[in-house]
Amino acid sequence: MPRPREFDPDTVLHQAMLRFWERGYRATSVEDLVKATGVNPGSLYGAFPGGKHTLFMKSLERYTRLVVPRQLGELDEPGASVAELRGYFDGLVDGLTSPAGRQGCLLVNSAIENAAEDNEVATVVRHHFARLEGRMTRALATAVGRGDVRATLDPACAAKSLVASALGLMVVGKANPDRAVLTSIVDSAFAGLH
Amino acid sequence: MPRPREFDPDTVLHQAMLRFWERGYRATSVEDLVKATGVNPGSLYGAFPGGKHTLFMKSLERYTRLVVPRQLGELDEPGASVAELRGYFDGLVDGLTSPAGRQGCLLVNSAIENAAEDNEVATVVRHHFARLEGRMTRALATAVGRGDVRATLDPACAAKSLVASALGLMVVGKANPDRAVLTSIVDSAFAGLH
DNA sequence: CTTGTTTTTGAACGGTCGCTCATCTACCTT
DNA sequence: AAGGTAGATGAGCGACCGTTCAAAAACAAG
Repeated sequence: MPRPREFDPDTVLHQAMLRFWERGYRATSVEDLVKATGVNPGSLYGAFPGGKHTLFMKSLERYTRLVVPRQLGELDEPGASVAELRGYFDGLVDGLTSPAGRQGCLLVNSAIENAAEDNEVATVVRHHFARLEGRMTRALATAVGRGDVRATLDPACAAKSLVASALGLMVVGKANPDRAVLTSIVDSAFAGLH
Repeated sequence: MPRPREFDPDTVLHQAMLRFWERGYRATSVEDLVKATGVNPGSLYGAFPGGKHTLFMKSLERYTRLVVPRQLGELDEPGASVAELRGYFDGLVDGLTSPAGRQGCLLVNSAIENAAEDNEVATVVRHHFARLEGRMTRALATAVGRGDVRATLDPACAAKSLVASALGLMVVGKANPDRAVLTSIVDSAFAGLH
């Protein structure tokens, strides 16, 4: 009966996510989203009731589902050890220093911009940080078992510290996207593991 | 000859700084500043040519001159060691978990919100991070000399790691202002020093 | 007191914000 | 082919944005 939708909501959402990632929530206007997606305001609000805020929350969700696993890479797999952990950090540095990746991490950006005044955002961000800590803890436990790090290392404790380092890395990267600087931070964070 | 100014520009700037600190640059409107300072737009632009952006840059400067030294506390003094370093981190946790301090750190917030698209901001932020690293390096060198930490510790290396941890701490604090969580992060960051 | 200089005042500017809705259009069903 | 339904369109809503400016006011100098 009805007229079918002419655009793919997933594609539209993806474009919106890229915009929020690059510029932040407040700095991204609905007009920006309209231009980026090629979908008129009316259709946008038809497909995403709740408007800009809904689009943003769905962008966060899409980010955790699509981008985060790619960032985690092999660290997401059960057998991961220090090498995969280091690979994750090196990936962050690559991202922050590449022209296309200066936007940093959408979840870190949102933690700073929105979490204090938007509980929904804070919840998503907390889950992400917990997930990250979980993966790191597992990798470090594997590493201790394999002798890849010193035997006295407490995986849970070191993971907490490394999560903080990763987040700090993305803060520094925003102001100073210099490979040497960022790499030396990663090296320093890993120095304590041996 | 001229009519004297009826308000103290420093007081006005301080109020503006508090607003930017609490809500960020974009989320703070000129009308907010007018209400917070009790100074009309015309007078505000008269005293601070360049308007909102000038007020923001001067707020950053005031923050580094007034708030940062208070945060650093004894860490700013030449004789500081691990105790003072730990004191700095404990102060951060106190701030992030107190109702009045959930705004985090203005410089970290600005790094995320503005540094990528505003080189002036990026420069101020970089200077702050460098200053922080310098103080930490000095304290750790003192600590190594005194035997307060393990003798094999590289002060410069550990300082880089701790700066990242401090910044990460403020990111986590925005989404999760929970004392137990934040303290465990600080404990973990310090575990590597012994 | 008069004059000259600067500040204060707040209305108002053009622009942009997020969002809505009347209208038109295209499709599916019968 | 006709009718019914839902999407597409984009002008335009009221609110707010950062900023300006003409007028009024307050002081210092003469």
